[in-house]
Amino acid sequence: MTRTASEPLPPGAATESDATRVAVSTVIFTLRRLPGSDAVQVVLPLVRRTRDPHEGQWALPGGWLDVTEGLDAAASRTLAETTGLAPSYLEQLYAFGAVGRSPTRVVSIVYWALLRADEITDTVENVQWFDAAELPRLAFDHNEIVDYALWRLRNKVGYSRIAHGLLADEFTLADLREVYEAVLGRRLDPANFRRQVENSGTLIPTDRFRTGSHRPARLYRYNQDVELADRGPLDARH
Amino acid sequence: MTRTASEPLPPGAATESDATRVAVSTVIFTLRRLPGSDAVQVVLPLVRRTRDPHEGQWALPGGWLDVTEGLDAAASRTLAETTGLAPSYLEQLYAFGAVGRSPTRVVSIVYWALLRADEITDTVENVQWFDAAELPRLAFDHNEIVDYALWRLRNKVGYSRIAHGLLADEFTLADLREVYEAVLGRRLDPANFRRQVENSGTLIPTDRFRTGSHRPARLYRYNQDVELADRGPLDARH
DNA sequence: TCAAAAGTGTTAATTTTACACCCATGT
DNA sequence: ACATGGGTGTAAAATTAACACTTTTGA
Repeated sequence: MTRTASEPLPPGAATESDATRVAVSTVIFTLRRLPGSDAVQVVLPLVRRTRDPHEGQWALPGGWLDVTEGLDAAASRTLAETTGLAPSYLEQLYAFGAVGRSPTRVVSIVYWALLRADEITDTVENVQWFDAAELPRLAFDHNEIVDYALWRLRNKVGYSRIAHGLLADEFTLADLREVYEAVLGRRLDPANFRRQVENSGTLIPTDRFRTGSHRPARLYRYNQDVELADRGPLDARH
Repeated sequence: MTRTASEPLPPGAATESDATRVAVSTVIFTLRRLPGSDAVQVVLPLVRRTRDPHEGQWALPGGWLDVTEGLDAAASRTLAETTGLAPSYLEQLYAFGAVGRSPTRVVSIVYWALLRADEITDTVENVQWFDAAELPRLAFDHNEIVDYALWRLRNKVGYSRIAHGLLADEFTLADLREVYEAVLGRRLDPANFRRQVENSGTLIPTDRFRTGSHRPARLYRYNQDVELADRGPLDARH
């Protein structure tokens, strides 16, 4: 495929020969309950690199941007190709473009995603899940990227109903509180949590209950009228 | 300059031939007091395009990413080259990469900047200041980009001390309140505003006063210990 | 001395936080 | 019957919001 340079070159412009390669990567978060314990932790899938640079190290799933697709589409495609996952929540995180972050010049558009409990499927070979709190040394600058994505997640959980992106359709208030506790890393008062979320108008109570342990807990659904969170400039916002 | 492709190509990778061109643009905000009135408005500089596509239309200042510079540096350089301005506050906004946003495939890393009153200098030919609330039809998708930047500014003014990025070193509480009022588009109670900002610990009172109108107003400075705002993943955050 | 902005005081309304206590179910 | 998590009630504490009032200057 040849490219025609029909867009003008401003002063100091680059020429066609030094165009930069654009990669797209995604930090995918989900929750996992530890088998023995009742603790829930934030986990994410990483892909083992099979070539240099950083062969053998773990890296974020991703790939190169294709000329025929938008950035969001590239993120969905590359994470599906490398992990087999299809998260329902996907949002752009940041563009990383320091000169020395890779042996060759690469600008990475990084996304972050949330996987609901029911969206967790078997992943491709070479993919492994890691506790977000205890990551090994990753390839490139991916440790800093994950740290930033975690910071965004913790931040956003405070002012949007993004936590719902980690739960199945129906859930109890304890399920939801557990998500907040895992993400924020601290316990929340069940009574106050209930009132806050009830007053927020984001939940619709069903007439179904989850039974099994002790007193049955009412199941809730999302209120589809309320947006999960602002996902960037593409939303209507006015 | 030739490039060696030493980074491996993941499954579905792009080849060197369809590398995407990367542009960097910046939305620069500052405040302007209307001569006759006491109203303050948010204004931004735009550059008239001298070539196709969109020749004659107004566009955000920007240019092509150079292989030898990081994204932040590219934003500083291109906005200086196209406008002559050097804002003190600069933060990445979003990466735009829809396929049809330009005749040729361009991924734009967009920054937004705040210009302090004392940083406003004479600008280059072809640059004109516009009221952010009444923009003409801009080139490419730049109208949506400015809308998003404005939303970010209004949002961020609520939870960070970013408003200081629009003021000179020393300022009165009325100056600061005026910034908030211009950005948020509504009046604030002077008494409550004073207390909130005093309790936030972000201001240091000087022993100087601004005289001239009525009762002299104390001048304040920034508390340099407190960060203006989180500017992205590059800050220390833990 | 008067208008106007600077700055202080006070109180009501709202939200947050802490925690006591009742309810319903499986074991 | 009882332990446990589900769910309600209540009140102190902190924050926000509204507005009356005093102070200090230039004109």
